[in-house]
Amino acid sequence: MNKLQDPPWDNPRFKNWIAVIRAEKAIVRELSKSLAPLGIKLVQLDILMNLHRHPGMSQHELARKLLVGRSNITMLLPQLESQGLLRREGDAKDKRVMRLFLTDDGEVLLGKALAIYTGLIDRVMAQSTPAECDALGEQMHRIAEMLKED
Amino acid sequence: MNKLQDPPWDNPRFKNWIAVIRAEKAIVRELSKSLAPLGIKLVQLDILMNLHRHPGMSQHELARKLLVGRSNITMLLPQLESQGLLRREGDAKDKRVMRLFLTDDGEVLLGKALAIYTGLIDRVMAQSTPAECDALGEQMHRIAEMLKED
DNA sequence: TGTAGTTTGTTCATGGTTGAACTAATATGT
DNA sequence: ACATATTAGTTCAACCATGAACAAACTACA
Repeated sequence: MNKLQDPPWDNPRFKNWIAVIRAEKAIVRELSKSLAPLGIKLVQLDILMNLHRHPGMSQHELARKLLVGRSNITMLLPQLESQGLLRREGDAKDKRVMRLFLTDDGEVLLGKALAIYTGLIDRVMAQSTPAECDALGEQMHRIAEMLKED
Repeated sequence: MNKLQDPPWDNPRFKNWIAVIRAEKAIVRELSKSLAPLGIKLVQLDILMNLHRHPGMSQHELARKLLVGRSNITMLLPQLESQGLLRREGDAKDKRVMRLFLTDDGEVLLGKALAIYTGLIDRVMAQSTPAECDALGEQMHRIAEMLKED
């Protein structure tokens, strides 16, 4: 019981997973650097992306999508709001919820940021065939589904 | 220039990458929860793993491997040291560097933690064939290589 | 030597993230 | 209707990670 009887470095699944972690970290690092000139961080881009796809999201829904605490959203929004990238409207039916929308400026900035983002992803994925890339996406999707909470 | 002329959600590479992010976040979340009973966090497990494979590593080398700031290592080590999981020895030749080694307790705890880790990875990867899984690892490895800094 | 430059690890101020406690609004059950 | 439970968002204190500034130790080259 004192020894590592089954070293996981010989486990192909484990080794491959470590590669995923490394690649993900590297890309996040690189992307953060490329995004800095636009004055936004990764979380903020995530918010803009989600609001573009789902206008009128509530803060709670947004937090769940981003896998982030509600309080984090509360802290993050004022920055984006004061930059004029999004606006908050109280829901008519339920006075507790705040509905979130991108402004035109927000859409424009999102466009620029996505150009950078997709550029990077295209670059790193270019070494894989489309079929490989899709298989990758499939596997990851299954994993996310499997671990989806409640 | 005001519209998103090429919505990246139609870009397969981009979509697949988003799936990677989601899966990675979900696994890290799940793993952190499973590791809590052992009293260690993910970074700390990372440290133990690296010291097991490379006994005598310096703090600088460790920081580079973990893609983390040197100061972070300085802050992290005392916790692990006071838990008796590792020990630090001044290098004989170069009085600046600290050589790091796992203690026996560290090895034991690492074994338990890795059992949890590999269990989770085996579980989520079980839905993929070994060939798919290896292809995944290959792609990720290429990406990490491509973005490796200096 | 000796002087300038580099490297290792530490300290510290800063900013980011979290979860628990809280308020206000709504839903549920009798 | 009325009490109880749930939910949305906010506040706050605690924890983490980071990078700049620093001291000590080493290197290089004249």
